[in-house]
Amino acid sequence: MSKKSNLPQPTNAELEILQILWKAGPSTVRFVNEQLSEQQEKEIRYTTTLKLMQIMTEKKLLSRNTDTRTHVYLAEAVQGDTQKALLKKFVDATFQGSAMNLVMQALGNHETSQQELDEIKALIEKIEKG
Amino acid sequence: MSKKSNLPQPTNAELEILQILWKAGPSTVRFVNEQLSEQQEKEIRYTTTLKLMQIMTEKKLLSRNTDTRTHVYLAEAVQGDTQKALLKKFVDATFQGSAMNLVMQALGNHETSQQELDEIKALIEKIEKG
DNA sequence: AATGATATACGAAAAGTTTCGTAAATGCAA
DNA sequence: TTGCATTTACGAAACTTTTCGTATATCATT
Repeated sequence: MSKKSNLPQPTNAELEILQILWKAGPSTVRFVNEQLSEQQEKEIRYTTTLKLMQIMTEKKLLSRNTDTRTHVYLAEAVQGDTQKALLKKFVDATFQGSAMNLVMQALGNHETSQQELDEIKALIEKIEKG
Repeated sequence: MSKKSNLPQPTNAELEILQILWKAGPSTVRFVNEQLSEQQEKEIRYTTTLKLMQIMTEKKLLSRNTDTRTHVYLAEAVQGDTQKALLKKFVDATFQGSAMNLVMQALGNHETSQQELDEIKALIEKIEKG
């Protein structure tokens, strides 16, 4: 059985930082700040990123190694769990809780490749059997 | 060809009001306020709802008929378009733009009935043919 | 017409989120 | 060791969103 994480949901700015850490692994504030600035195509002050990551550490969304002067941050929030929680909230708010409605909308409005469709079909079969 | 609506995206509180209007059709502030209070299981001040709906009218998310003293509000934002826009933003922020990832997550984590699965399969077939 | 209930208008407080500036500490290089 | 660059700490400004209180208008009833 999986333990409940019970972490608070990240805000938008926090989620962006999580995405970077999920992708790159443990990183310094400077690195995260550079990634962010690159993504948004505008400079973000170093201390802005620092402050956010400190807040996130307080919330336990991140942890950090302070052995060296330059702290190294690690995502404590698990990507899958976080996505799942945010998705539920989003579905409730936007599709009145119907994941079905959302899926139809998602499939209908995005370019979906044949391979992706195959994957979905495979998943459906798995669900039908299981 | 469908005209671009170009409406601002609703905030969370605004979205809740839209949901009520989409479902119930043109309504008064009082009605919307009662629905909201019921949903959240706590009283929401009448003027809070009023203020929000006035702001939304200014943003063109709603329009209103002021012929009678009690104004009647109508959702101008179209449900499908709004959901689509919010979904895109959400997918970008949470699933790095991959609707596929989201669909897999949505199907995997929710109870999905056989009928719903059939609908999805039908949709996929339609996409594959079209 | 006076009273009371209910409506709108609207500024501003309250709450939440994001950004920034300054101070103090630390490490490195001359 | 002195000076410079970089880091962390942290309060607070700047914004956004949500909630509320007060003033005023309107309608129905008496």
